Amino acid sequence: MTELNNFFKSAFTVDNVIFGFDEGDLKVLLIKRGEEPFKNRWALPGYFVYPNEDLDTAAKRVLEEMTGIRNVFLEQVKTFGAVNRHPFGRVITVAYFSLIRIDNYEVQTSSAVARKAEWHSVSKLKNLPFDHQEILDACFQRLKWMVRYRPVGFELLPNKFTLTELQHLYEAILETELEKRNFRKKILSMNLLIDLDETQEGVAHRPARLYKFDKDKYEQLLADGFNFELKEGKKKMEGVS
Amino acid sequence: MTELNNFFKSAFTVDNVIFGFDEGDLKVLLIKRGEEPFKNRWALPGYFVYPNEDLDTAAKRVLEEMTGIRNVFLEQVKTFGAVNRHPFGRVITVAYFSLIRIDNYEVQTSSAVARKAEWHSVSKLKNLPFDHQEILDACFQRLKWMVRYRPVGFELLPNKFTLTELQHLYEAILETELEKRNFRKKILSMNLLIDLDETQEGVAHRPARLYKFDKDKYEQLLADGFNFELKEGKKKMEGVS
DNA sequence: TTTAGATGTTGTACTTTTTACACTAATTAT
DNA sequence: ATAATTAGTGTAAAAAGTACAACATCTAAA
Repeated sequence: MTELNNFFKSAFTVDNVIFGFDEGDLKVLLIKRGEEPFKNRWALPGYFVYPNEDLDTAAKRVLEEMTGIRNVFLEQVKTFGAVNRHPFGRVITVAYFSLIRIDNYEVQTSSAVARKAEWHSVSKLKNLPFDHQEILDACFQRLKWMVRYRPVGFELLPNKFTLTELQHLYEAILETELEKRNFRKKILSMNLLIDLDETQEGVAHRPARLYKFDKDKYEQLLADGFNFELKEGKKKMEGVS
Repeated sequence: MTELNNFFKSAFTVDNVIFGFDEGDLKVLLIKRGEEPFKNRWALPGYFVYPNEDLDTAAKRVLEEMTGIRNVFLEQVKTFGAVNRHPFGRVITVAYFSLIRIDNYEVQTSSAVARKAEWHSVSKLKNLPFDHQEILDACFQRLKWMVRYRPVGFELLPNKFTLTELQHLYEAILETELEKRNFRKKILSMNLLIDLDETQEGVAHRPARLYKFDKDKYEQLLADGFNFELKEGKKKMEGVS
């Protein structure tokens, strides 16, 4: 270990980008920092990795300590290591991301490092501290990519949802509009939705049917190597000589 | 910085997975280690990141120092940080990968940390030191994915190549067989190949036409957000009730 | 109670892409 | 000359993607 000690005065952290969806808007969970640097600023929930802790474990622990959220699947996205990204020294950070149903979790925090935790609209953020804006953007890109190749959208919706809600979610993530009939055809043809035979209540128009996601079937298809893909929005070959 | 120093005795490294293609076989560039741990074992070319060096810069520098290869585009893939992955202490490593044309580079090394550098068949490796096998596998998965969505195969072939060579490359990466006529139709329909109006020489059969990759057009299409995709091999919906 | 307003739901024809499949062409070695 | 070997190509059927508009169901307001 002597060699290593000579080499470095450094540290590593994890940062979590947790996406949620609410009021037709894509949100991300931020904490109000309780420590320097950037004390009292809204930032991604992230902290140091313990010496005897794997990265994935650290990400989960930090998320729980800072926001109260536990039992979510976190996926590693990218590592950020610009020399001056942390004002106190050389700190590289491994970014993780996850999708959760906002309603299913109660966000709470009472730690010294995170004074509050709150959902913020992704589209309204643009000056997060450190390189957190860049990290958020990278995770958003990942989400955008992922939603086209896997039916991950369901992770963000309540257990029961309407097709229109699902479409709005896709539109928010892909930042594009989708054609209603084709979207529904495509989604339903995956056979991953269970029609609950219930309808919305309390809306001032024809109530929509409610569906839930067939997670069991999805996992079985995944295990079989099935390929999910959403095609709409793909550019055409026209104009390429 | 005091806080950071208290937190950690740790280090980070970069590891490079450089793929090449030769004799119908997918290869990876390994070095023979000149230092403990795992002295004299074949391993991925990787080393410590300097305190004042960005991760991407470190990856490039390490690759050049250990193998003589410079001027390649390295892409970050994943970070590996299992607590005991390095026998000397806590060391996390950021894995990078790249594709190169073996013929275009002369591999050489004369450093103390890397005694030799050589190409090895990916399929024959299975006990690399550290967690390098896992890193290699992750990069191979990335390549497999990437080849379906971008015409990256050309990066691995000589400047002039035949359609059959290209097909064999795709088959090696995807670990599957492709149907000749459909493959050619698909590839040619991308309009990214320039027919050189030359043919192979010195083969004991009908010589194949030679093509080169139209890099300019590719980069222009990329800039326009064009979507490249190789479809064959996708599973069918059959059997999904 | 009628109607306006809002959103939900569905079908079809057309185009494009994918797939499956087998024969002829060009060259060298014997 | 011919055998051996790989190169090169066309087409029809199936599947998927796209574009498009009318009717259905509910509430709220007149």
